[in-house]
Amino acid sequence: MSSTPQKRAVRKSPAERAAEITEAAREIALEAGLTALTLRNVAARVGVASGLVAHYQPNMDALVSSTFASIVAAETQEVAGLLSQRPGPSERLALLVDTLLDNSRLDVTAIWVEAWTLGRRNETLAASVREQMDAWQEVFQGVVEDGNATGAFNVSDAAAVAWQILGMVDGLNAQALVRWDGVNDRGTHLARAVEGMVGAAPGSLVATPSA
Amino acid sequence: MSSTPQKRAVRKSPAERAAEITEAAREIALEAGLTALTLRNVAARVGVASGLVAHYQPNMDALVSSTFASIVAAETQEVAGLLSQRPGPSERLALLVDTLLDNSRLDVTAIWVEAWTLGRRNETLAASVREQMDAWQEVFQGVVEDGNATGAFNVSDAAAVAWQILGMVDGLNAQALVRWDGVNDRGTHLARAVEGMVGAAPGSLVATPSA
DNA sequence: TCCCTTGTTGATCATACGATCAACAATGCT
DNA sequence: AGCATTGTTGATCGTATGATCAACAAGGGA
Repeated sequence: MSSTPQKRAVRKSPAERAAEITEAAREIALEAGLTALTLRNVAARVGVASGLVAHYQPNMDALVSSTFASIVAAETQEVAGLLSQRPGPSERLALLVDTLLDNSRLDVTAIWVEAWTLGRRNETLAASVREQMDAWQEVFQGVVEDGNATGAFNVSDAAAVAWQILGMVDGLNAQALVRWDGVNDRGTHLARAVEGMVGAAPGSLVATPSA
Repeated sequence: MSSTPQKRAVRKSPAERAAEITEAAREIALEAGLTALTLRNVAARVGVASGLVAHYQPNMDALVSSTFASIVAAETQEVAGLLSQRPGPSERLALLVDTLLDNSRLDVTAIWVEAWTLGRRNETLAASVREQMDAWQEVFQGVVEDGNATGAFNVSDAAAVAWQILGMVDGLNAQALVRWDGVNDRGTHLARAVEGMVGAAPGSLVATPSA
């Protein structure tokens, strides 16, 4: 019956241990939120004394901030990767909207929402949040500008419209966090809204089934 | 030099004291967020011992929840009141969108965002959040349905579209909380997006200057 | 005036947090 | 084998939280 006798943790290289800690932090954040990132919580998951976590991090604010950045940046890059496989701006924007509303990333959404609030008392995190929002906005702006060049869209201020679409997506996802029922065809409705904003032909942003 | 000598608080009727406490909670929440609603914090603002606050509340989760509901419901009713003064659905929807994006209610937005996260660990609050979201959705749905009847809009699922607009507004407000710069004409862009969703004539939702 | 009702106090408990650091022990070099 | 390096421990401090409750005192009724 040696459940978790807590022997002494095996000695590891700093790089390896640091990786374990950041990975544990990532898992905890996705499961229970950034608020659950405490010294003792992370230490317990790694199987290590709390002091060791503190040893590898300047302070907890930094770990919260870097964990947020890590999780969110991974998502951005993943979706951006999917985008590049699509032929034109309309298809890309349709995929973007559709993918971000498929509810498969609610854990990440929860972290976004939490970060917006936590950033109020954690300046390091606030900086990360702004940085990651900029990254997302760039993705949207790129697609909008492509559409402008192609003639598929007609937008005078691509940057502003990109911010706008991002905000809408965030809001709808945050909503799904609390109220996931009662709303059907979110993708279709949002597509119609975005069509209105970018001046695309009605129906041109309805997600194509495949290919 | 009697800064705050903390004499004994004057004896008041339960109703009066309870009102003081909820009012203090309201002020604290608007200034520093729901997280700042602690026994000692509220007690200090009222000028009373911490135990008294506890005496008037079953627990802090309840105070947080009722404070959230109070603040948010007041906003809903205020805006709904403005709405009723407008002649038609288009004007009402335009006012709604414009008013909610005027950045004069960022403190309330901050509370919304915080509640979305806090509801994860405060079931009472979570229930309040759902309730207040429903209230907002009803306001939007009413306007959309009016527009459908008038012929100004053309929406098959008014409830879904109402949720959608609400989500967009929330998202854009949350965004303004973190990044208020770089985005111009939010109202105009959103109006265009909403026109697309409700099938209104382009430009029909641009906020009219006055009257 | 006495005294009982009741609003109020504030010390106290249990818990949780971040941070610190002297002591410990595993590892690899000489 | 001996030893210095360094990864690791865990007790400890200061702070903060919600909750509890015996003791206190203000006010009004008798």
